[in-house]
Amino acid sequence: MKNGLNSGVSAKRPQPTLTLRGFELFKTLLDADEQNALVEELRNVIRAAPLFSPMTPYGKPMRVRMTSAGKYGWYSDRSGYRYEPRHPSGVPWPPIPNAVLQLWQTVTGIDRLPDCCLVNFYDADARMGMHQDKDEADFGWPVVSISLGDEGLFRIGNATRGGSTESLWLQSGDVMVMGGDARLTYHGVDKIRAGSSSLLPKGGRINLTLRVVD
DNA sequence: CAGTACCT
DNA sequence: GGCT
Repeated sequence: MKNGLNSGVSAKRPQPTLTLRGFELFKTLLDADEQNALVEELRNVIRAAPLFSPMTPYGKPMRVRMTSAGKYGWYSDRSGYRYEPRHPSGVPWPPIPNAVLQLWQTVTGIDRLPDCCLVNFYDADARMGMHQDKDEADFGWPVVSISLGDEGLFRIGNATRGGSTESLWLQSGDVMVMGGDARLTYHGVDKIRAGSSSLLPKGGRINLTLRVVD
């Protein structure tokens, strides 16, 4: 078998619905039951490691509320962006739910499992400015992003700030893989479409981001 | 004064 | 580009 790829068992990897600037989108990869099951798992994660709004290095808290699961959690404060082995409360991050790890395997076909599942919760007014994912040790590993709940307008830019951008709406159950050239491409979330999904009783959007950290 | 996962 |  080719190094890093699955063989045997359920080795069939889905085909991306569409590829935009190297970002591979798997549209509605999760059906309604799978989405609901994932939300249930996330309730447990959030119970163990409550959502918080990290401070940015320049003194304003992020609008998105977040927590993590896995060996590391993404964290930010005045001294910068980094991964931490513990929630700000001092407890270790809870384990990454199995269904999430299986999804990573399905979509990447990579043997190595992610160290971090960042859980981002967007309320109707939350946005995420354009940024690169560059706090990891090895940019050779892909990043996987899972959308749940309300639709979000995702914007894709370039390897450096500025220049033209392209946007697409991400819907509940969509999965995106950012690998290769797209791994360091600037991206962000401009808008949440309130009321566009009934998955979360109180509305909002959850994005799970899976990363190999070290 | 460089950085910039924020804000307008 | 402010602001830190």
